[in-house]
Amino acid sequence: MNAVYDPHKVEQEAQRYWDESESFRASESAEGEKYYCLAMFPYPSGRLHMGHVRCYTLGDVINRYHRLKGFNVMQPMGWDAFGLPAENAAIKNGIPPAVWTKDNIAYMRGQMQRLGFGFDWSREFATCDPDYYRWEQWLFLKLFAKGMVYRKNAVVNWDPVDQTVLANEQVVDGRGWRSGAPVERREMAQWFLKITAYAEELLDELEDMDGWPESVKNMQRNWIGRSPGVEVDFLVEGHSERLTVFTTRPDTLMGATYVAVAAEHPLALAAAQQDPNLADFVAQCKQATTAEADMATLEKAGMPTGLNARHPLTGNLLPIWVANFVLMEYGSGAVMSVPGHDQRDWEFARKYGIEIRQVIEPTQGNDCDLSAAAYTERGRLVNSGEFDGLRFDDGFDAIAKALEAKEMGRRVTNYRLRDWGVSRQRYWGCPIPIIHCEDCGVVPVPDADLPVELPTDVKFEGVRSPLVTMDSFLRVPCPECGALARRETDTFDTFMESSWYYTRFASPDAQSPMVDQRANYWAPVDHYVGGVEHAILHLLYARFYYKLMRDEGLLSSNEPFKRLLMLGMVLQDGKKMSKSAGDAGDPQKLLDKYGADTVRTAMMFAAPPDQSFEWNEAGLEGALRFLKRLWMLVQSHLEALSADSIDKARLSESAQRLRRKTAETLTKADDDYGRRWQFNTVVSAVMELTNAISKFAPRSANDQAVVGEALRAAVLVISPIAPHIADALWGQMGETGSLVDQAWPEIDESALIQNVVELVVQVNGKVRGKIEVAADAEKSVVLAQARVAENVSRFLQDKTVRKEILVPNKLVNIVVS
RNA sequence: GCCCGGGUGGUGAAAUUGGUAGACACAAGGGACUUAAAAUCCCUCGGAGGCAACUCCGUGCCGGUUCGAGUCCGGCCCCGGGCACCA
Repeated sequence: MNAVYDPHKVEQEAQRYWDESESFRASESAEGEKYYCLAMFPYPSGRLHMGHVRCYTLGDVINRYHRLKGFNVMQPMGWDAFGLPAENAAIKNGIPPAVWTKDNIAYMRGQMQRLGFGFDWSREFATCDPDYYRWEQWLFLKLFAKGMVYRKNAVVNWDPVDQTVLANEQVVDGRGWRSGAPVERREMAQWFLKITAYAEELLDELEDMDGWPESVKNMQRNWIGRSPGVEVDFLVEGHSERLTVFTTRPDTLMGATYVAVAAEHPLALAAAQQDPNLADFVAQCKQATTAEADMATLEKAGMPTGLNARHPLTGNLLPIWVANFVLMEYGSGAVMSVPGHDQRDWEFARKYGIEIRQVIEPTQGNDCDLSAAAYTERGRLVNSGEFDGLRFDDGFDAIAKALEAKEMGRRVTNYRLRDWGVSRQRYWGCPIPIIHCEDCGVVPVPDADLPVELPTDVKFEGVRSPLVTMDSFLRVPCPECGALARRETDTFDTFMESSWYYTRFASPDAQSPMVDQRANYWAPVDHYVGGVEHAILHLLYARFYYKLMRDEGLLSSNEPFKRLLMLGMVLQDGKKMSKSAGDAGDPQKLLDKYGADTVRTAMMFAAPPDQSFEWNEAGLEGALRFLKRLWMLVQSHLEALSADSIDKARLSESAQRLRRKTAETLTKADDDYGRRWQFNTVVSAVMELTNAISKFAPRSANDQAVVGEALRAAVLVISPIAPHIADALWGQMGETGSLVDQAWPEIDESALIQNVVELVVQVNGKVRGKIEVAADAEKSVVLAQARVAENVSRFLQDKTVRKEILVPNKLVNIVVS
């Protein structure tokens, strides 16, 4: 008898057993259907926070549940090790990023082990390992050869004082976080991956992804933003180049009264050379960040260029304006403006006194007052010459045709999605395997020279990447002509590493190529768990990358993640926990005080997975109390557990009730674990079961056997959440074999049968009483009983019954007047 | 600004397909045990009235559909996430 629950002893013993018997080592040849269970790997920021604890506990619950259900489960863990915080730490403390990262990994790995997560550590890697990132370079060069990679100018946040590129996060109120200098938009040559070439597939496949939440699929749909429309060409007076704009509303073309271009647009730059005021305005537009949210909330401003564009159908001249809300990155960096039928154009036109022309009228009684607002609904064309009277679809077609006939436009499908800029002007990332030669231009690093290793013995002087001044890295002979050339110093966006790590886990030691056939055994990931903050970028890039690998012949399926569990955030002072917000929410002292099982149980009990919540420690005492109660309950029934099997024919009524509770708990837990992915209610179901066991007073050997059945169920059901205590209790209950190798029990359906059910009786929708009826009673019998039930009959006096509704096993509603 | 979520007792939440609102816990209050404390156990616990039986009100706000709405529809308010260089 172990009178006192000692979590530290129990947890150490269980972890030692799992470790020694390699309980969580996954093999392709093991029995059972494969189940790849993955929680998003962490950035090694230093210490785990409660957001990590939640994510990995949820992953581990799914892992352990599926093991009980007989699957061959693989749950790996690794490190998303490149990124900005390591550089910031290096700048601040002088610790090289490689050292800082390695230390953090060691510490966080220890914390994960302390939490008892059933990971297959034999597959662990960090993305900063050259063995890992060399394959990223390899694939990049394959894509380069295929034309899936290209180079073009793109704007970045430039800190003019620190002479460096800033991440959006490093821009605070339009100023550099270290220098405090106003940030400028600056163009730079950058590498891009053609994700837009896969836009259609990325969009269409969402239809069939039943295992993903509707909200995430919607976010991705909106992000990709497919819009069918028309490209319209405008001839520019005095220029040979045409100005091309995209519109989803060609039906409003006759209402265009001006054209607007981005401040970075060549026409704007050309015009600015003639006009100092315009040059000032263009310069002013550069005093802004690259963040779309900032652009969207900016006060709309513009200035005429003095140039005019010829309307392709009317031949009228339209003034060309520079506007601060037109983005060079999106489309052609120019838009046609129809103030009558676009709210933003309307506001701009009102501000600058540009003509507002109505060319659409409502088809049914809607208000249309262009002096108050733009009319943006679809309607009937007016003031549009030969197109008058047409509705949206016909107007769209007719104007598209007219443009096509004049070779001044064409139908196109545009996407909001932009190509993926993968260059970063940073040190702590995967080097881009390119060499710049004065004679040969851009030259890929030969396969034999991969990986291009990132030098790790670096000193940060100031805030710029050490690579740009490091001759040993920089100076390299051109692979084509042998002349002295310059190595690319940009590194990859860290989303590159996280876009394929889950395939590498399947064959972490593959020597060539990046994954081997084991990837097609484990992939796709069956259950992917992670924070909702990754709903768009990471998940979209990963889907894209998976298709790139498929088209390279490395993978045979189309989508990387079958089922997706999007976690709500663990908030701290109402905001998401992050590295930059500090290390609050460190679980270490909680682990020391309460043990892993209590922390895990409290976390699971706190809220359903998809809900965000503010973490507080109040729940820990309750979780510990529950585990202690469960422990004591088993201790007090140890003899009962060796009792004979249950004689179903001779059960007392209370024993029958307890058996039903046991069966109900197993049914509910199975549903919550397997279908609903809601684990807080599993905890409460087990709490209810243990409460029922406590209240039950066994009077016979048969009763004892019923208690034994209930206790075994309680321990097994809670085991994915609190695995250590469950393991210990399982052993104490005289069961052979470790709990992690057990099978989920068959449910005794006969225990669930109820002869008598309680129904609620409502009168006009208000609860007035309750009745007990035989489960198989006729409707007429139930209704008759309901009408005469205590407290019900008085609400029926002097009333006429209009309707009687019976919901089987639930309620009766009598409608009277 | 745009896209996606969320809002239920003092607190975390439950209510799975439109069918008993508040399960299960935390906190609080009262009691038992104890020399005392801790631990444990028992009771009360949305608001108002009655101080019982019971009744009325109540799921962010306003309106609608329905025999019946926390759940569905329309409009609003507030909070969180994402917006392409935080990961």
